[in-house]
Amino acid sequence: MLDRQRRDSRENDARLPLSDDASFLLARANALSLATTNETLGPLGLKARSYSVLALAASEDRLSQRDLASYLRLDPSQVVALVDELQQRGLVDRHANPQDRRTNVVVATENGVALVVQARDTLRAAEDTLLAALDTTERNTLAALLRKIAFPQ
Amino acid sequence: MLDRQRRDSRENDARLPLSDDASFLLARANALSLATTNETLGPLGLKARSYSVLALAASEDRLSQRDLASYLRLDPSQVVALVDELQQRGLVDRHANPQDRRTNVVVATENGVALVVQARDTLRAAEDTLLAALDTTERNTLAALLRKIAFPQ
DNA sequence: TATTGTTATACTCTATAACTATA
DNA sequence: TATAGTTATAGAGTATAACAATA
Repeated sequence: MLDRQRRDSRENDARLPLSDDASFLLARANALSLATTNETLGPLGLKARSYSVLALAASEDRLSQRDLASYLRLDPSQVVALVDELQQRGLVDRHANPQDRRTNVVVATENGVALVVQARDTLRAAEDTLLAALDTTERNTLAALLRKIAFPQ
Repeated sequence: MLDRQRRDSRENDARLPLSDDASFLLARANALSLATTNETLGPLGLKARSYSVLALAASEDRLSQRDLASYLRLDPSQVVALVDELQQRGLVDRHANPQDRRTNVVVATENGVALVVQARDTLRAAEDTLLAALDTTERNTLAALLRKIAFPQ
């Protein structure tokens, strides 16, 4: 084991193996991000998952559950449970789609939109903490690079 | 629901809500990364988790299970199970630490080191696919920015 | 008293297959 | 035949608390 002095100086920086590994860095950054996101959303009765669904339901686009699943990289069966819960709380509705009666369009209610707005504001503060070490230019660069990876082609 | 033409053109790009959200982009990029990492490591009998532990055990540093837990952001009890499995396969050993007899130093065996080397090589190819949209400079920039988030201070 | 490793347990998340209704 | 939503279920991952050994 590292003695205390060395451990304290190395545990939180990146000179160990793996630290050049984009996959590892993504995993660790995401773990930190997810933890603070869920903490932030807790008081509103939301988590990262349910917030994402609600945010997409509040968008202009009329997205089906299948659309939500592929965009959020979830199995369609998980989307069922998420939409169920949000619907029971009166935050979203399932609208019929005359063009294809197999599908449900998921749409945020007035209450749902209000909650998303509130959640988005508190998340901005949390994200500001997460990205504290980056200036504005770096934040934009990071988002652009991540977008290329998250949405290939 | 989006009609087919609009959906096909938007599902895989980033013009929907959330797409400016660093937390969401991190989550989606990490999901893609984790999926390909686990696929790549499957034939070697490893996953992202067990590979991480093995890679750290193969490093010069003599890390305790507690060190592994905090570096990988895992609960110490999860590290027990991971080390158990790797030890049963003869890939790592738990060494006694005379300076603090409460701790186990986790060290890769000769076989463990050989497997890590093999895994690292196949992972390089996988990471190359994940980061296909980025040139070398962008890859270095991304790693540097992620490191600042993953290891604050 | 505090910390390391461990065990047990419950909870959440994830992956899979099968079913129905519609296309 | 193929797809959207749904249900059920099993497996993986995560979080928590408690305990013995050691500091």
